[in-house]
Amino acid sequence: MRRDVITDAAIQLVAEQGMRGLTHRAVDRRAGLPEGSTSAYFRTRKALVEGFVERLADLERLDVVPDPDDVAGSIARTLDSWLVERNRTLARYAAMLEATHHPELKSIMAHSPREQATALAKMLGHTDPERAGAHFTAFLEGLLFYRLVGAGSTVGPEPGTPESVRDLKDAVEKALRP
Amino acid sequence: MRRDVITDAAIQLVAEQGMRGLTHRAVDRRAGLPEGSTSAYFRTRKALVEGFVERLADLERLDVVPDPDDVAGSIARTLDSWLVERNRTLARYAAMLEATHHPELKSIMAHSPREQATALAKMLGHTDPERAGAHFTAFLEGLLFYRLVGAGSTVGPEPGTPESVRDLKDAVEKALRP
DNA sequence: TAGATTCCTCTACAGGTGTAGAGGAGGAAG
DNA sequence: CTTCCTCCTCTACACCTGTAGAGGAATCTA
Repeated sequence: MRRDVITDAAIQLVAEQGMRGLTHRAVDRRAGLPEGSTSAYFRTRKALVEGFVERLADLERLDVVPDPDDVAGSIARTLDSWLVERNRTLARYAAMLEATHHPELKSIMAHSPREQATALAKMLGHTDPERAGAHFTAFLEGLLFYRLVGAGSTVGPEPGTPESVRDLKDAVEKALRP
Repeated sequence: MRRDVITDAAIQLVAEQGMRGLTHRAVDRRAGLPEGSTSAYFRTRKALVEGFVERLADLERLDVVPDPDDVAGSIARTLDSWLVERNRTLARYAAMLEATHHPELKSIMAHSPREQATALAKMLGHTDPERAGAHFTAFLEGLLFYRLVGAGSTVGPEPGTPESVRDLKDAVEKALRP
């Protein structure tokens, strides 16, 4: 699908160069398409940004169904997969920051797995599920952000390895604990 | 100081419009300076970005000295002040993301209070201070990020209020616990 | 096969952006 | 007062970006 080729290229671009690198022509080049293609599918830049964010949300939706018998483990595996898909996750941070000044983007990103995590935390019987859920999500979000963006990048075990999953699982368990 | 006027305007701009809004002329306008001023002080865009990040680091350095008698409380107050200075913190996230593809920026941002937090955690006698410090920092970073950027913005109590500080303090205490 | 329709490519253009340098105002040094 | 120097403002220009539309190729319909 042409649209997906375009939006996938957009994701790579944003991960590598930031939102500033997201221009119609740059996407054409990155995707190996003739000049003007991106502009034809997404006439305005606003449309391009929205397409990019929609694609991100779609890709993330496919990611995971949590396993009720191994909550911490399945969450850890999801987190690890997000570390592995470094560019996608970086692009997501850029998108979230962008949503700060373009609220339309927020609705596109709602109902992602991250929202599910909050819901999950609520079900685990904390005394104050609202806050516990927020703290839990914050912790996971922070863990990812810290590893990918903070502290001179890539702290901790190599993503995609069993050690990485184990390390993340420990952290998730700690966070789930009341 | 002219340079500070310029870089302060840059920070506002980035917070409000993202890195894409950071152009020489936009800074001139935002700072109410005659066109060309920013370009005179920061000839290239790279220089402008570096100036902006340096200013951020400087401002943050002034922020806090942790109180040894009330570790959680003083950290909570710092976090709260970062929530209050919303634009500065948003600009910081943009800068961190930018540092992902421009490593020179990382060295400018090193030795910020956030690094101190890691060091602090190490001193609190966890069995694995390295990881505990990382988790601690991740949690705080995530808490901030979640409140400011994630989840449709501003969850939790109004920043700057005693309730906000109390809420943060609870979270910090939980995170400090082994 | 002929015509209609969709999809794609190319080209155009007005504005914005990065960067450079000429020149002036005003203070410092002699 | 004259000369020099620093700091600032203005103008210039090549290039990039967003956006539009004309036309052609490919596909579908009858």
